[in-house]
Amino acid sequence: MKRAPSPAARLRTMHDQLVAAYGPQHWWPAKTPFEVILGAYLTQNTAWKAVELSLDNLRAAGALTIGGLRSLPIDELQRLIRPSGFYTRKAPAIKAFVAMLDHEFSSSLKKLAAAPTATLRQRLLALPGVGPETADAILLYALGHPVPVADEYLRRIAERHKLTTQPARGRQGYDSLVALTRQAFAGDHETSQASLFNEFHALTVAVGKAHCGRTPHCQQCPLAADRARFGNGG
DNA sequence: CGCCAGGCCGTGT
DNA sequence: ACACGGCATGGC
Repeated sequence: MKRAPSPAARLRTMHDQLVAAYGPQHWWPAKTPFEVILGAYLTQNTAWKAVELSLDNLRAAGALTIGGLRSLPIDELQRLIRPSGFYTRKAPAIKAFVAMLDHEFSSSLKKLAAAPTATLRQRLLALPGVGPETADAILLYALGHPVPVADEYLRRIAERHKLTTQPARGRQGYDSLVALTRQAFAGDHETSQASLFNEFHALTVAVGKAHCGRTPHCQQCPLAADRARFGNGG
């Protein structure tokens, strides 16, 4: 009899199953780091399709750059990002990020990225409209820091597969998912942690978009085997 | 047509 | 420390 695998070991196996099913994702779907940051704000509780409309508007207005965004009046910014919703909150939040960059990092994303991960994360979390997921998405995808990103899809996967006993929602639940992801990839030394966290988060979104993250008993789901053995019924 | 999307924040308990 | 409602639009 083999001992039951740890949740972290199972999650590492699930990652391989997702890679086999969906292939490399090479995220984030944006061209420049600043565009990644804008997307991170805009996609909060919002379908990516709608975010693309807003990014198209910003591109046409020449506002996908720091300077372009800075010179854009806030009411104009609201109008351009209207397709992705919550614009009365997201527009000031984006403006606050640019102001922080201007005042504290000489308008340089490179200088921002050079700060230590822990202090940088705290600084991002102190910004309006930036919670743990947005902060970590910016850290990983725009600034290249090796931090996992936990999202609603991963939360549901952890719940259905019974990967954690921690409270599912709230800051504690988020942190427990991050810790679990770190454990899952702790033994990987061949590839950079950042690349693995990058790919893993993209794959959780891929499986979510493919329906298997929402439908409780989806047999075509690449993760069906694990769920059959350890998860909720299906 | 109603539901929901790659969250976050303020308020109440 | 959490649950809950509000924020807003577009896709399906």
